[in-house]
Amino acid sequence: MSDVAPVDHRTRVAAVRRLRMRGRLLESAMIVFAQKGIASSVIPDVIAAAEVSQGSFYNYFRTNDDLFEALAHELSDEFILMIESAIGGIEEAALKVATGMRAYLRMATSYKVVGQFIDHAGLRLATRNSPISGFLHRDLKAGQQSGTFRPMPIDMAMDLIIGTGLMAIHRIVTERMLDDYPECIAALLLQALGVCEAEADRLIALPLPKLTVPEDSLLGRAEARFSALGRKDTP
Amino acid sequence: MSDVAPVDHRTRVAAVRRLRMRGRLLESAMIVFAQKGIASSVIPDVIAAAEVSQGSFYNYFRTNDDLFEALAHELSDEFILMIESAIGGIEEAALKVATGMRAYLRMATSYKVVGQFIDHAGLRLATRNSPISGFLHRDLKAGQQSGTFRPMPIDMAMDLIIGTGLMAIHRIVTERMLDDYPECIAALLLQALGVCEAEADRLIALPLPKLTVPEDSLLGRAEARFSALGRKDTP
Amino acid sequence: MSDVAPVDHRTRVAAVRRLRMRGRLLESAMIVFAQKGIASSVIPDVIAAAEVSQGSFYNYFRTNDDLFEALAHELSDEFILMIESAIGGIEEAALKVATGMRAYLRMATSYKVVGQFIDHAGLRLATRNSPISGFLHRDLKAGQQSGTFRPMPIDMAMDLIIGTGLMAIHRIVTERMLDDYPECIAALLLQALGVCEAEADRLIALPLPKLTVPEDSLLGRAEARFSALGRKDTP
Amino acid sequence: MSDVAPVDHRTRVAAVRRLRMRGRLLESAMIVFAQKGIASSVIPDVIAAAEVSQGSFYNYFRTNDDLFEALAHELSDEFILMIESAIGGIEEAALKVATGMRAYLRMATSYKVVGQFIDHAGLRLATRNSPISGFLHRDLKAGQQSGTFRPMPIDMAMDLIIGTGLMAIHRIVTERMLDDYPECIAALLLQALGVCEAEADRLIALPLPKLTVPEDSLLGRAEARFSALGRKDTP
DNA sequence: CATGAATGAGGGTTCATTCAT
DNA sequence: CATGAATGAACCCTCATTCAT
Repeated sequence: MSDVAPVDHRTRVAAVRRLRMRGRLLESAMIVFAQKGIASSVIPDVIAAAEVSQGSFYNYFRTNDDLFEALAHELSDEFILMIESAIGGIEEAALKVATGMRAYLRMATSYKVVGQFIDHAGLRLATRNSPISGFLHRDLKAGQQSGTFRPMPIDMAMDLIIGTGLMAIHRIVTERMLDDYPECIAALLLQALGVCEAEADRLIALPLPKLTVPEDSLLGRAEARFSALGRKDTP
Repeated sequence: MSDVAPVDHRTRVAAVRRLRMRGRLLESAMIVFAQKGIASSVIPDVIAAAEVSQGSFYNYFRTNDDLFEALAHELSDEFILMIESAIGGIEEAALKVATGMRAYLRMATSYKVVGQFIDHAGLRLATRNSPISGFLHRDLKAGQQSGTFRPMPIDMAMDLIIGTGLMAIHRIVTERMLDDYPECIAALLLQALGVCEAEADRLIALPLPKLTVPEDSLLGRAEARFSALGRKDTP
Repeated sequence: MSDVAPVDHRTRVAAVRRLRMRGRLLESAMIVFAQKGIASSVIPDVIAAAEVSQGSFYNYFRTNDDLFEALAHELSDEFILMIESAIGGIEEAALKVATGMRAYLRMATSYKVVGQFIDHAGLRLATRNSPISGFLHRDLKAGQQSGTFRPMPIDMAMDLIIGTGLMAIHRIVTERMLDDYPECIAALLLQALGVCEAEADRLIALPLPKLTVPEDSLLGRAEARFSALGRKDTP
Repeated sequence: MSDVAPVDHRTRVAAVRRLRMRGRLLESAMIVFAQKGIASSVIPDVIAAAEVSQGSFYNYFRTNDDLFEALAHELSDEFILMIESAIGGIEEAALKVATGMRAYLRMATSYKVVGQFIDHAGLRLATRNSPISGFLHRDLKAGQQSGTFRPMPIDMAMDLIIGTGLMAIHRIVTERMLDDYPECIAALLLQALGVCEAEADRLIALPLPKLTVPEDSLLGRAEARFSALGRKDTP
């Protein structure tokens, strides 16, 4: 209608394209990180996986680290959404922690990209101020105050949980574990926190809310492409 | 004084020199891995640190990974010797595990190279068939059979301990922890294994056998050079 | 109020906008050339300095050289206007040459963009058929015919003057020269042309007509922005 | 004879090879700078001209500028040797300056590489502390003290001479000048310094010592290859 | 005409590896 | 075996240029 309309329109279209491109790159980056690890030179592979020109890549990310940071951030957001949606309604701290850990490990089990990515990223994801740590911290504190968990320094409880969690994902990714491995780990951790065995067994036996990754999320698209790859590799 | 004597002598001298050279390269590799991580290109730095020609390097190691494997193997041997010498005389499984973990974390605290190297290597050191796992496995089993530890799958107990141990080293290296952090972690792990709090507290309060790194060991030489570097950097 | 009026109007407005845009780009180019030299890649900086999109740039100039040529041409025009306005009323050839050189060097002294641009462009500005050479040629010839200047090939006299002039600007830009440096150079050149010392000293002591750069000229706007930049850099 | 002999030998051989390689690169650099100027990306061309791998280049020089500096330094040395050998025996300052300038311009005339290189390098060669400036400074001072040259600030005399010299080389390289152009320029400069016309004409008429570039010098080899190129281009 | 995302050629640099001495 | 010059593949990154909107 007015003179500015086309400008607005152009701006919007451009912004949408930018977001799509960025998403495509992040997707590809996740796949490549999962395959090759976060160490080596990843940019050429990401470019190839995204079927994009070199120049385009540098319109969005500048370095390997920059890419990794962006991806970690984005993933963290999606992860929190998913896990919180699984444990958000739960009142009891112990159940929250157990269910959260089970959800976390189940995700890494069913979504290979996720598992391999976390395995490769390892301690680089274990920054104390990551948002996921925040939730854990909160739940541990609540559990201690209610007397469910034995008193202990919360930071150390977090080291225990996060360390064991990463190790568990490593196992899941590199070996073939039993189906109830996530539940066993969760039970073990509950007991480490002071919950008695019977109660721990009861809490991990409760049904796990279904975790679904939205198909148009970063994670969903990455997993779809990743598992397609696997099928191609071994036809 | 026959003709073969000098040949033997020469051969022996050559073998000694080979070993010394190899040692120098491994030392340097450890320092470089501790500084730069195991990801990046490391060979030029190792060559520089060892003050050796490029060509010589390839007489001993062929790839980055080859170097890392050799180093991990060598270190593992020295580590086992040291930790076993610290806990070899102990009878009781719980005390063995606690003391082993304390020794492990203390090493990473006082020997910066060790800590940083382990932190960077991360899960790559956590292979289930590593010799150090063997000892741990043995002690855990003993503890369970004697009823000291609660029954649980030993593999999972190991995930718990190794995962938490790596996480703890990460904390030690990247943050400044309290002096009794190793003891707290050890106590926490004992409780996770089923030892009651009072007993755990008692076990970790026992004096820790002195851990000394032989000056002419790989670890000893690497640490000496590494700390000398630090002093040069901030004079 | 016919139908064509608005079309004309639109056309005119568009033409004005085109000129303004072109001016903005040339301004920015001058600043960037002054800062970075004419060698390196300049287009991204010009685009940034002009706050214009990449695409727009190519609606006005096609290559680095194209831009430089256009700028040199435009500047040459403004320069001639200014210097001629300073020496236009002068009759005597020696005074014309001396005053022209003084004006030229003074400009490069007070207007940093100009000085730095000329310094960077160097011999690329010294084409024998540049319009400024024309004036110089004319004045030298007149001076020789009137017997003020010693007979000598005019081309060589021009080499002498232009070469020395560029060298002098280089000094002015890269070192901090005395205030009367332009006058000294002018006197030196007069003597080189055959004027006696006393006369040379007299001619360069005469007051220099004020040189003012119109605020809305290419040069004026460039200098304004350039000096503003300098102030921002060292606040 | 002894054990160290082979090591010494190897060292010596390696050093010789290094020097030869460096020479080859500098030669090629000179040719490329002469052809393409010092502005643009030159390293790939130098590599091609030297028929050397990319990696090798970086074993000797790091950046464009590094290469240019090294070349300018090396050339300066050779130049000084040649020009001083031409004017070393001369007592009189005016003759020294005139002969030096003639030699300089003749060199640029007969050796195309030299001329084009200087033309492209332009003011970048005109640093006041270059060794060649030192000689000029010395001769100008001597000439003033002996009363041959009119008193004037020596720095300005140098600006005059160097500026005019660079301009003259620009003419020589870009246009086809008369054979006695170097002499005319020299005479002009002498007069500018205060020498009377008759004396100037006498001084520049004296025979010029023959300037020969040693065949195995940087300059000699570069010129040989450069002129060979020219013959190939226009067969 | 203005915009700015996309492109790909090409320059700059590092590094693992080889090989003559 | 030690040495270190030479190599070329591969990576990192920038820039001129195009083109759909």
